[in-house]
Amino acid sequence: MQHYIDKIKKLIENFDDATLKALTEISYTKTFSKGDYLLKADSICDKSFWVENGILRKYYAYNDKEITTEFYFKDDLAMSFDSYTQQKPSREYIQALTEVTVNITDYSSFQIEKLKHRQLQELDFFMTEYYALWLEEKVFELHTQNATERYQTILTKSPHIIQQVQLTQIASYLNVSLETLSRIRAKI
Amino acid sequence: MQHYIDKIKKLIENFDDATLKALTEISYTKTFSKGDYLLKADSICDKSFWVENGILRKYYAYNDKEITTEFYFKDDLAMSFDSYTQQKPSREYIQALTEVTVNITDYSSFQIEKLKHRQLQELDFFMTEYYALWLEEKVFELHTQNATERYQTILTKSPHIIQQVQLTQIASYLNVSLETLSRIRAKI
DNA sequence: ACATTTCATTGACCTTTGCGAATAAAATTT
DNA sequence: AAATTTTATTCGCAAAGGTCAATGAAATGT
Repeated sequence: MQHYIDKIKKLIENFDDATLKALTEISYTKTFSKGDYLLKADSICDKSFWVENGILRKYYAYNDKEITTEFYFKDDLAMSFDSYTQQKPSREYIQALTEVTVNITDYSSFQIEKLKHRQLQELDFFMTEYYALWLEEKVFELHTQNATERYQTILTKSPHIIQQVQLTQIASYLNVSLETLSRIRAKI
Repeated sequence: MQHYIDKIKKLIENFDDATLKALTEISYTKTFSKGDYLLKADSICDKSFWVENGILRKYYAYNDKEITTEFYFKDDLAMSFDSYTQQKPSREYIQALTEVTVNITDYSSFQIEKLKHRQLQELDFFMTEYYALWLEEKVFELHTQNATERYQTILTKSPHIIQQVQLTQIASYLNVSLETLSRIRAKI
C-alpha cells in the first residue's frame, strides 16, 4: 500500500501551476475543537477534509453503539465516501478527536475544476482506487484473522492509532467488544 | 446501489462510436468450461472479464480453506482488483462455476485506449467507485450483522446466488462455517 | 485540588459459532 | 444404472467472544 501512497504523493508534487492554483482557490483551512463534528449523519457530505494536523474519526451509530470506521491523521483525506460520491445523506459522523486543522474543499467546486484539470481527475481516481484497496484489505482481515490477530495487525501496521485513540473506539473499529480487547491486551 | 448500476449502464449505452470501436477492437470473447481457471493465484491479472453468460467466482486459499470473495453473473466485470490495478501477482483465483462466456479486455490495451477516450476514463472511474461502495457495504454488514442476518441479507438482496451456487462457497462468502450455515437454513 | 464523569480492566456467565465425526443426499464418473 | 466422489445436514463438544456487573484508573469540569 505504501507504494500507492507514494504514487499519490508524487502526483500532487507534480501538479502543474494551473492545477495547484485552481485547487488553492476552492479550498480553505479551518480549525475544529476536540469533540466538534465536521459531518453529521443525515446531512450530505459536500466537503472533503484534508487533515493538516490533529486526529479525526468517522463512525456510525448502530443499536445504541458507535462503530468507528476510520481514523484520520495528518495528510489523510476524510469524507463519508458513499455520501460524498452520491451526494446523498450520510449514515456516518466525522468528529474531531483532538483539536484539528483541516483543509476543506467543496464537492461541487471540485467537480467543476475536475473538468478543467486532468491532474485533478487523476487524483480523484487514485484516491478512489486507494480507498478500494484499503477496504479490500479490511475485508480480508475480517475474514482471516481472529480478534487477537486483528489487534496485532493494527499494532504493527498502525501503531499511531493505538497510541493516540481511546480503546473503546479501537474496539469497535476492530469489531470486538471493549472487554475482549482489554483481555487481549492483558494477555500479550 | 441500483442507482449506481444504472449510471454505469447509461454511460455505456451513450458511448460514442469511436469509443465503442476502440473497445471492440481490443476485446474478444472466449468460452470456459466449468471448473476452468480464468486467473490463478501468483499470476498477474492482466485481463478483465465481462460475463456474457454463466457464473464465475473469485476466491483465495487460506489455511487449507477456500474463501470466496465474489460471485459474478451476467454483465458483471470480474478481475482481481489489487492485482489488476497494481499489476502485481494475485492472491485470488477466478474460476468458472458453470460453462461461461466472457468478453476479455487486456489491461495494457485498455490503459492505452483510456488515454484517447474520455468515456473509457469515466467507465474506469465509475467501476472503481462502484466497487468501493460495494466493499463499504460488505464491511458494514460484517460489522453489524450476525451470521443469520447476513444469510437473510443475501437471500433478499442476491437470491440468484443462493439458487445457483454451492453452500460451501456461500458459507465462506458470508464468513461462516458450512455447518453453521446449514443450521441457519434449518431454523428459518 | 476535589468532585464528577468517562473510560478501562476484570470476573462470572452465557451465546454463538467453529470443529470433528457420522450420516445423508446429490452430483459425477464409469 | 451402479459406483464413487462431492456436498449438505446433524450431533456433541470446545473455543471464542459477548454481556452484565463491579471496581479501578483517567480525564474533565468546577
